[in-house]
Amino acid sequence: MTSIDDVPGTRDRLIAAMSDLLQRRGLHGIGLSDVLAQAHAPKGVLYHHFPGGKVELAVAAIQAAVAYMKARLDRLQATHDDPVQALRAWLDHAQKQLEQSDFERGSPLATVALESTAADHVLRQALAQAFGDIRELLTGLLSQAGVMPVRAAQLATLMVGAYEGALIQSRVAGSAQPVRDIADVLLEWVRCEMKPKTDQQEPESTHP
Amino acid sequence: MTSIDDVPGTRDRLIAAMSDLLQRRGLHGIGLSDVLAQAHAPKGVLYHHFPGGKVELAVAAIQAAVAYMKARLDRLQATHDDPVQALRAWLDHAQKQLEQSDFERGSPLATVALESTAADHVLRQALAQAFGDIRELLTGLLSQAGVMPVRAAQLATLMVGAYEGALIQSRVAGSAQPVRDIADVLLEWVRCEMKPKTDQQEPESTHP
DNA sequence: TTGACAATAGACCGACTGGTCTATAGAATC
DNA sequence: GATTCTATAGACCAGTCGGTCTATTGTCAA
Repeated sequence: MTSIDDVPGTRDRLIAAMSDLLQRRGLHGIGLSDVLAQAHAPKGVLYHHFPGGKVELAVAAIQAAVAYMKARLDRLQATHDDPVQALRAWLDHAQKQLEQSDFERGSPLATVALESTAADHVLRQALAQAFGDIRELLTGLLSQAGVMPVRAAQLATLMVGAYEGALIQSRVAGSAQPVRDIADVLLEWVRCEMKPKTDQQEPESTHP
Repeated sequence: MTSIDDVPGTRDRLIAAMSDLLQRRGLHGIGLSDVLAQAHAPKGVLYHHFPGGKVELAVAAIQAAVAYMKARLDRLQATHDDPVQALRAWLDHAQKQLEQSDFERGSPLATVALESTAADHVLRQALAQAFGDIRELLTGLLSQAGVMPVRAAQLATLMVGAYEGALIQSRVAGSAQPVRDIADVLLEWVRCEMKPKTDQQEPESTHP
């Protein structure tokens, strides 16, 4: 996904390049030349597929990231009976990806969110939708696990926030420790939240 | 603090301007011209006080932010008997500042952290130190409250992460709801962590 | 007054930015 | 083959970037 031209169509290559670079350096930190070089595409083709230029491409990358995350969460939810273990698998994957990229690739959402101004309506709208979608996914997973809806929404917000905050700390520390610590505490607590409601869970196992 | 030239010396004005702009738009999102205009200073004076240019000024702003936060946390710790209430006051203040700036001012650390590359040694070093300092402060507060040291360190990491993640979500949502939700859940849980160790707490009151 | 030095002031520069524009290549339809 | 439309290709532009450089001013010591 990160590598050279896997030749899946120019448009998709542009989105993939933008997505990768957004995670590493943010929207203002990269030039169109960086994106074009990484996608092996000339400038004209960018404005052909994305008349809105840099911002429109960034929005596409954000939406692609959400779609990817949704697909992965759905798959995990189908694979694991215990929702907490599904969450654990999700966080483990994030940690692995972070380590594989030498702690340079995190979330493409957080960086753009912090760079954006109130004047950047399009970006803000896309980001609001993206964060809302992810929270909704997690809320569904949690309430399906027996957490009360209102509470589930609160926990989902916390999970998203803690996740982003963990990536930030791991990135500057150059260590997976923060992500590990946060995941451990968070999942432990989430399991507590579920206990009172339902007791029909797997034979209880902490992470490997 | 945010306002016009309060004339506390050019150097401090530059730091204040950089600090404000880092929170709003990040390091790459602002030009030196923005900083200089906001500080009412010509370009020469910047390179006189900060020969390292933009980056050195950013580092100074980061360090100033940490010092400010440390001073505030110390004060809160002295004011409140119940450490959880001190944390509550801390988070309430953050929420208030966020609302007062129309959700545009968050943390100057997170943005720069996400924009920085492994090649930006100076920035990374300053950020690692900054996050480490803040975690240390919170760890101290928590262990003083009776939480076991190792556990306190984990919780501190989670608090910092959740705090940053809350600011991100509130910013794009244009609402204080995420910050409120996260603060509520977090403090509730932290109080749980303390209960088993010590029982000598104030007559238990949730936030106003 | 003179000299030394910190601070202020802004003109200036090459490099690079996002974006536009024209030219060409490829594919599909008639 | 002619025509049309999508896709590719990159030259080009005005504007901005961070940074350097040369004055000029203010201040204290001699």
